Amino acid sequence: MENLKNEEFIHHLSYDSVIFGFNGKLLKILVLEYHNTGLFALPGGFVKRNQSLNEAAKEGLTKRTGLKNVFLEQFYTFGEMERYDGNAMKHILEGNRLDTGKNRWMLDRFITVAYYALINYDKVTPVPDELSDSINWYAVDELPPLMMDHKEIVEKALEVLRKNLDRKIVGMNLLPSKFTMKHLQQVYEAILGEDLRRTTFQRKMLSLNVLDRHEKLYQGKAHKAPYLYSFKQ
Amino acid sequence: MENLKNEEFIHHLSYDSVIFGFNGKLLKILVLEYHNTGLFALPGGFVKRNQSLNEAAKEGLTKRTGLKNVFLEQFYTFGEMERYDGNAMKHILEGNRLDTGKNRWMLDRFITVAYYALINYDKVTPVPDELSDSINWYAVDELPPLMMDHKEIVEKALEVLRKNLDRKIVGMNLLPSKFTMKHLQQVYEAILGEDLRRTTFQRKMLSLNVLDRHEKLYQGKAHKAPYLYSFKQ
DNA sequence: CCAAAAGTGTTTTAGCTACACCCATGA
DNA sequence: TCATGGGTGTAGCTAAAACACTTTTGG
Repeated sequence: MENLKNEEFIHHLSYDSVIFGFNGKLLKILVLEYHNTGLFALPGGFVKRNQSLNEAAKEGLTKRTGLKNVFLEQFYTFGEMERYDGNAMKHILEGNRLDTGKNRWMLDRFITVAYYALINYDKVTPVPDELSDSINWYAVDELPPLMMDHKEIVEKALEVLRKNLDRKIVGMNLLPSKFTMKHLQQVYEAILGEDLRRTTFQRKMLSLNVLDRHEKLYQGKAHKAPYLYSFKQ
Repeated sequence: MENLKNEEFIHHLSYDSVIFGFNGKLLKILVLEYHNTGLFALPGGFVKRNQSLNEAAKEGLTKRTGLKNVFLEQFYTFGEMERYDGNAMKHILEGNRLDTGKNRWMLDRFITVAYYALINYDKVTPVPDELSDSINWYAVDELPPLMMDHKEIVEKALEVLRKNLDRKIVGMNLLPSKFTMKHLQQVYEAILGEDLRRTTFQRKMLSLNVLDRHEKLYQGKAHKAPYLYSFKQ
């Protein structure tokens, strides 16, 4: 636990990440479970004194997923007094048999900068952090009870993601490099939580002129094989 | 300067506000000039240990403008290492004859949560803070050289404001309670930095069904008198 | 009665939806 | 050849844009 030394981090400030993945059916996020506590939380961490905020979040994401150069964006900074729960953190430290004296700064109030990431579900083997014994994918509408205000953070992340859907090419990060139109539509439907019209969706996507069409995907099914697409450049 | 006591504030964390106003022609923001330094900066401040982040920003806005209940929204948290400039802050403290020993925490690196506000230009008598000898309106495209990364913060604020223009009823906060369609259009044009079509704009605004029409405004000019409008409820 | 600005009716255009039809595929 | 899912043409609808015309005002 030497990397949690008092001096190394900026106090009172943390980051938390809502890491989205798509398993082909459901939109999921990564959730940690802390040792011996039954507490679930978003993956997060602290900012080193000589490290930029965005770098810290990026580094944290890489540690948990092994992925680099993925879509990661800040979306809100949570700083309410109500989010402070010293007992929860004490519980976590004790569950890890850490000295609550030396690590007192971790029991203080924290303001947290929240990020969301979009990653390729299949390319990831999630790695728990030092304080946790597991990290797992959970469908966004079947989350375990999350500690402090983490549920609220997830909800805000979803809201921002939905709001940005029409501006950003979101599928790029959640899908493998080649995918069918149906896959792409499923991602959109999972994010929006509603069904979309097949023909309308296809035409809208094609009209954006951001997709390259490739060979067809033969699935061994008794129907027309769909084209594979990828995002341009 | 007792309200800058070491113990009272969370270290390494600040907020800065881009406070927009509209003088009838130009989109402007409030800029501070620090005592004896020639340094210009956005109005900002620190977060008390027992105060929520949003409350701190709201309180700071009220202090500088006297206004309560105005539109104020967080839009990004700036945490790059490059934004840290201990010399600038030292310069400011010295310009105010403050002990750089006791106030050493203010020379540290800061991560700042940026807000933007929309206020009614005519209802404000801006008040400088303790470290500044003036606070003034500057047109967004005629800003003085701002310290550290404050120019970048203003640019991001403008970007966010433009992106949100179609979703929020922005004019509500920047105009007096009654205004003509032309005034409203001028606000939009000032924010977007481009001209809009008169007829299209009028119809779009009316179709939103958020305006009440009132009496006409006689300006003593040789042309048809425009209606005055206000935002509903 | 003129010029300028404001308001609105009408036409044109573009995008979306619904529906249909055809195509490709493997059983 | 049948059932199934995929791709696209077309007709209809709606909202936005472009254009033009009328109205109001003070000189």
